[in-house]
Amino acid sequence: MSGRRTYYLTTPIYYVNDVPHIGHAYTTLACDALSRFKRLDGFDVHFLTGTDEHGQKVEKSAAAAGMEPQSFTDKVSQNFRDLARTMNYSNDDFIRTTEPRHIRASQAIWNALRDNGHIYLGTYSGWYAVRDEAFYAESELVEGPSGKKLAPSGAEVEWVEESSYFFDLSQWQDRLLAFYDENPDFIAPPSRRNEVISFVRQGLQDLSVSRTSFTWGVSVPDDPGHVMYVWLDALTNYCTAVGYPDTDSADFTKWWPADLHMVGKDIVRFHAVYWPAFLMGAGLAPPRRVFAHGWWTNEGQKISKSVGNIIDPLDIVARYGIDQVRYFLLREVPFGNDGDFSHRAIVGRINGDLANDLGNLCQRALSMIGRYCDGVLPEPGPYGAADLALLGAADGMIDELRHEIDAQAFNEMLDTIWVVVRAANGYVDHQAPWKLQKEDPARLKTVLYVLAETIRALGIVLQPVMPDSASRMLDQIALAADRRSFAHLGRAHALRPGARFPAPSGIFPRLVEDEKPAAKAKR
RNA sequence: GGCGGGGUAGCUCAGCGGUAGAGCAGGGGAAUCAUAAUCCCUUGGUCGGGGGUUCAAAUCCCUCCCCCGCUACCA
Repeated sequence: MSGRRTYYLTTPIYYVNDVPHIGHAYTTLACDALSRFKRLDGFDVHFLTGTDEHGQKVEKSAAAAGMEPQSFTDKVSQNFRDLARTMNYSNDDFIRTTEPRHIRASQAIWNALRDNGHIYLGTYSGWYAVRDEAFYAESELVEGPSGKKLAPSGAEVEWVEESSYFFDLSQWQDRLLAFYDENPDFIAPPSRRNEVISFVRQGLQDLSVSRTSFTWGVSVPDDPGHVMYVWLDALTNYCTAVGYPDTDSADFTKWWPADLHMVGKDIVRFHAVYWPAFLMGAGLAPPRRVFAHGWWTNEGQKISKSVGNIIDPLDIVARYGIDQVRYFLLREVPFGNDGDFSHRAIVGRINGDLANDLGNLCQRALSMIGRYCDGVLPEPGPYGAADLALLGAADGMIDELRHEIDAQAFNEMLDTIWVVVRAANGYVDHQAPWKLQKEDPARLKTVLYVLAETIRALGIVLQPVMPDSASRMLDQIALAADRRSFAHLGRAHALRPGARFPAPSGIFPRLVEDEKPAAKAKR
């Protein structure tokens, strides 16, 4: 309401042991588009991503590579920073859980939880699979070929008994349920919310939050034989990055609680159950919202390491183009649902939506301004119904887009924009500027001006999803860099007639497949 | 098993009490400014099956069938 509006959003921190894949790219992309949207809409945004670098698996991988864990993570976390550059992410910070600021914050949150009586020392025992970094129930185990017990994943398990600190999660059931009840938008989409609530209703067990079986982690304060359990450490990054434990600091008071934690559907529980409990236990406010998106399949097949069909974001960006990939991922599937990445589908989007609809719209309109007006934006005459309808649609998109972005409905957002793209193409056909050029030069000017204005609106609202391409669109109508925010949408900031446009060039090329022999022969 | 989500045009999905919709794909036409792009018209569905409530149901209730998710400490 008053003063600046802020928006703090986060991706999960990615486990450095992983090679970046489309899932990582997707989560961060969604945050990036959201961040760019909010910035353009006048918000002060803090967009955080980073890497999770602790745990037994990292410790072992480092040892296997003959490296110290720290230098190992220095190396592999670079993969994720490279991904951020390739995907054109605009994150404001990149946090690593091995940074001193994070060690400090993690220990502080531990102390807060302990001081508030939520942590106690006990014993944890169970079947543990090192490879999975997970405990399994007896009932889940299967007999391996050599008589060894195996986890459902096939990993070998061993019986482990260790001293462990526990978080009193069992005490939080009612408070969590009340919290969900009071904050109906806390978990999205609704199907995930239902899952979480039913999970909590089943009753909660205390949570083991420390380990003694490895050392690569944050030491438990006053008991250095223990390291903090990976999730407590990891989740805390969201607070670390905004200044915790300095809760009175300008940063912390400005950004906390986070507006949105974007996560994959596999880790909702940690974010929607444990994390709010940890925070409330430490005397901190829970985040406002957790959105769990779906997963991608590859040409209809489930993606898995063993099948070897992992999609490398770098590959598809090299093949299709960065903005094409960004557009496809956000446009193709209702955000929250699973989606299928197929060559056929992305080519359809690239050629149908981008090249034919949007790219061609720009090209035809701008080349007419070039040809009929010597590249100078003409002065419009009085507007008629068709002009007002198109301008109204272009100027009016933003209200709808705001609702859609706040619901993380990226696909609907793009659909809303495309309604205007199609309307603009229809306007061109109906107005037939090529006829006006001969019959009604005054009217021609108005029509071309209206089209330039429509392109301006489209370019502005497309910046969050396709930053480079949208920027090129706006360059082609000579729009100054400081006139590209959402505040500039509408008649008040309309283009000034007389502006000289550069010669247009295609922004969204068609992706031409190799011609089939039959098609060749036909020609 | 329990809880939840879903089964609507060839495909992907929206609609969730008032005469079946969008995009793509298919068919026909117009136009020629443009990336052979665009625009207009159009084929196509007994809204998973059955029963019920209602003046009226894709939309509410019951039941059955099928698909998916969750059912604890794995990024």
